[in-house]
Amino acid sequence: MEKFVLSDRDFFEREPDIVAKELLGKILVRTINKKRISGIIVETESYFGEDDPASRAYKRKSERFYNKMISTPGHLLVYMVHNNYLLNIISHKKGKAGAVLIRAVEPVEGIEEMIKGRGKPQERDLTSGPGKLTKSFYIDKNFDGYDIIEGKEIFIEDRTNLKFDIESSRRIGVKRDLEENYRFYIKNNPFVSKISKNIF
DNA sequence: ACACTGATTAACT
DNA sequence: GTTAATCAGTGTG
Repeated sequence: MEKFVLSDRDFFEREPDIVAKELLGKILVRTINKKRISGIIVETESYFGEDDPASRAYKRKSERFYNKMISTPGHLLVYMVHNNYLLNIISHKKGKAGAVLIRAVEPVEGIEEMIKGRGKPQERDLTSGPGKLTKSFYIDKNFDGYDIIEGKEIFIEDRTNLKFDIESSRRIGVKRDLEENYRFYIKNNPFVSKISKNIF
C-alpha cells in the first residue's frame, strides 16, 4: 500500500511535515550492550529551511546548521538547547533543508535502563519531552550525523496495525512560529509532552 | 577570548 | 499558570 518504506532512505526524502506525521506510531530503537531501549514515537515537530523563522537554517544565519539541514536525509541531527540534547532526523526533498524533531515517545522496552539514565522519575516523565527522551535513550552529541538507515545503535522500526488519531498544534517553545500547525501527536496519548489546544 | 542565545525542564504559586 | 536555572554551541572581534 505505502509507497515509502521506513527502511529506505526515500522515506526521509520528503517534506518534513509529511515525514513527521508518518513517524508517529513507529518505534524508536536504541541498542546498548545488546539490550534494547525502545519506545513508540508519539509526538514530532517539523522544521524547514531558510524561510522558517524557527529553524536553525533560517536565512542561513548559521551556515553550520544550514549545511547539516541540507545533508543526507535519514541522518540524525543532535544538538543542545538549554542543557538538553534534542533528537532530529534530517528530512527534506533534494536541494532543500529540513528536519523532524522527535519530541516524545511511549516507553516499550528497556524501562530499567531509562530509569538508570535519568535518575528515578515517574514512568511518564521518562520520555515525555525532547530533552527527557534523549537522556533516557543515552543519545548525545556523539550521534550527530549518525545514519539511522544503516545504523545499528539507533534506528526506527515499523509496527503493524497500530490504530490512532493524529492531532496537530503550533510548535512548542518557538518564538516566531509559522502560521500552520507543524507539531503532530497521537491523540489522547499520556506520553505526549504537553497538551495544548489547536490554534488556527 | 567573550557575549549571547535558547526547538527545555523542574519547581514553583 | 509562571519563572529561574544553567551551559554548550555559535557568531563575532
